[in-house]
Amino acid sequence: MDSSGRGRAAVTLKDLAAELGIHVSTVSRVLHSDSAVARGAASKETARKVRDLAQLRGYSPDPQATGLRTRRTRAIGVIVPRLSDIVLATMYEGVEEAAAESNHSTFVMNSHDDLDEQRRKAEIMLARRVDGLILGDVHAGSSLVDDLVKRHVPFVLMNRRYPGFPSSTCDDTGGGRLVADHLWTTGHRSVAIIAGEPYASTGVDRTDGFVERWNELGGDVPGDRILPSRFDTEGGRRAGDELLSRPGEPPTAVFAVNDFAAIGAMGAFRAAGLVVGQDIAVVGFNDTSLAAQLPIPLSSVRSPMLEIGREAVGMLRRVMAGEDVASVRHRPELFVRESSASGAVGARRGVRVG
Amino acid sequence: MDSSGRGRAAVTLKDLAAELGIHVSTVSRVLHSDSAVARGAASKETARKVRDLAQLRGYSPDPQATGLRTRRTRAIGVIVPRLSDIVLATMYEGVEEAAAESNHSTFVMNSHDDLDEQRRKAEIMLARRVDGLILGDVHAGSSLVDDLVKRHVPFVLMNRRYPGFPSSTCDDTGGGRLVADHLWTTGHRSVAIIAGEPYASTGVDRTDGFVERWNELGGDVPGDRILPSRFDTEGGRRAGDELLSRPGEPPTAVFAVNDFAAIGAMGAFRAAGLVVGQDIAVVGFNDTSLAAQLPIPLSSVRSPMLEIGREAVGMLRRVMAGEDVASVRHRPELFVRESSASGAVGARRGVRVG
DNA sequence: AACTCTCACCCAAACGATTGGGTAAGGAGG
DNA sequence: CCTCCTTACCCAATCGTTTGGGTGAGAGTT
Repeated sequence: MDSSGRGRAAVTLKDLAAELGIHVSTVSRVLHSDSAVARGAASKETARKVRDLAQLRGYSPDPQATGLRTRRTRAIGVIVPRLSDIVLATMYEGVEEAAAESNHSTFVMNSHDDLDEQRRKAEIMLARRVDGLILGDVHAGSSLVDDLVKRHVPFVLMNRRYPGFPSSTCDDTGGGRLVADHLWTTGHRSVAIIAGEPYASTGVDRTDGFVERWNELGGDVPGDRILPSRFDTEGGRRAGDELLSRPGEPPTAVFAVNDFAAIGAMGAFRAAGLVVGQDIAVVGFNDTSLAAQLPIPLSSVRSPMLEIGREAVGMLRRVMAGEDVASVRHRPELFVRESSASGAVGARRGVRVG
Repeated sequence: MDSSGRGRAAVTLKDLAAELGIHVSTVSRVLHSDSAVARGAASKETARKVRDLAQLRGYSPDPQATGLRTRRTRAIGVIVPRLSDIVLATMYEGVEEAAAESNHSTFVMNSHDDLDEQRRKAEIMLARRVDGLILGDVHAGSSLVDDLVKRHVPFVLMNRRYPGFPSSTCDDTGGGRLVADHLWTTGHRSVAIIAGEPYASTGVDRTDGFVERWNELGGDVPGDRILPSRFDTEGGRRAGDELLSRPGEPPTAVFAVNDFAAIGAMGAFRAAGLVVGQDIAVVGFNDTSLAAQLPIPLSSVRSPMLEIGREAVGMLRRVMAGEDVASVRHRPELFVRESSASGAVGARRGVRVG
């Protein structure tokens, strides 16, 4: 692993000090040399010897001891709805990367979008004495954030936003608007939205953005064409089935606020004999790696998930440093693919574009 | 959060002791009451008062201090190729659950299946003084495991196995055999395997199991019909394209050792005008939540991912306790869906079943 | 020659919990 | 009355680092 063959126990400052015949505090200060603590710690010569020996013996400071003394762990806690959701997992990859760069470690836990579990997991993290928290699962109206503020716990939000607290998210409203523009210009006038869970700002904002823009363009999205749903394929499937089961013509285009819901909806449509991309357009959100590779490639709004995760860490570091930080909304980008390829639907149903 | 409104600093044993007018060691022993350390620590009456006060003040032991003294962190490190792979993410959910139940916390890191990164991440975990390691990304022939043994680091493998070391995996060979049986009995005789990365036992074992059983049944899988691939949709797509680009008839059935690769392959087949489930059968592996919900539902071998993760924790705990533990291979189960619905291919190409 | 600086270190007290070893008071047994 | 055992505690060292505050030797200043 490293040059040293340390057998059982880790080497300590004391070991190094003893071997060099100097005091442990001197060793400590030398190995801190970057910070101001290193004042007049030691002569150049001694410093070199200390560093060489530390290297040779494979010294690495004991984080328990350091933490005990300094009251900080260099650990940050991350709570997400579920890591098996590729979106959150990808954001977490960004978090891990950025945290590692600033020498922090991360604990992740799944809350399964359950309010009790969120609190429980936060409590566990705090018992672990993390320096700060990144919440990827905040619910609209949750009181957890207020409690954290009262307890002076540094934290930031990720993925979902919550007015009044710093968050690193996608510009979901903007993303919804992109989809509205796309579907409108390709000739659609009858649309539906698979809107996700009402407690998640992601789904709500994407829906609002779409509706807002759609109205600006002169369109209308009837209330019953906005279907709440779970964020997984199952949820999309159900919403898709529900849409088709209604009397009257189904919409010519469907915007699902999440790729997985979109895939589920595609399944429902196909089962009903509709060809996605021809009989009905489908657009998803997040542009997960799957979207482009599906048998019928899925149009999707790409959200910079890795960047959102990285930014969350940067923001948290500033919060921990006592700064005031503003929320960041990352710019989304629409990728049009076969599932909503232009014109097809309009042509079949007689609505031609521009 | 909890009953107490602790403002800034956490309450310590010393605080409790001072408030009750007894010695901190007495408090410590009382709060340990389960273990033998609690000997004749205190009278029933005192013990009750201690526990009540601890509860009231929201005492929670400082893990740094405890760790410093006891030399154990109750933290375990988990290294996976990437959490954005739903398979590993799900296993990690099992790990987190089981770890929480035994009062352990987990650090996860992504190694991106890179040998250097594996070592680096392991090193970071050890610097954090984790009590043990769960490796979900072991490579065939990697020397990392040997080094860990030399350094007396307790660890177990998950997801992938490595002969000679305890692992919690799916019975991948058995899973491959299930697929062979299924495709053979539905009349296929010309098959191909999208085999995954050669350094991962998962892909290798699934392939070997398939070939082994196929041969037993009297079939033959030509070497050039076994295509290595990445484990993602992209990898499956490429392998699918490659298969179709070859001269001669394509196979009537394809076994991809991973659902994502299977989805990629389905994309390739569809792009070439083949209807999956009619012109060509596809079977995946892992039965991720996506498989059943795809527009063309994918046949897949379900591996008990959560259970594999939970088991890994159980095994690690035993390893940490100094026991010898044997590897566990969890039983897989085949779910047949439209992508390889029986008969269709055989009928079209004139090979009837039974 | 008396002084003030640096320099290059050392000292020791924390941080919070654990744990082997006291010990004083009270009761039982002989 | 003396000894021994419980009971119910207390004492103090220890884990590995950090960090405010010495200190003694030599150089430089006046």
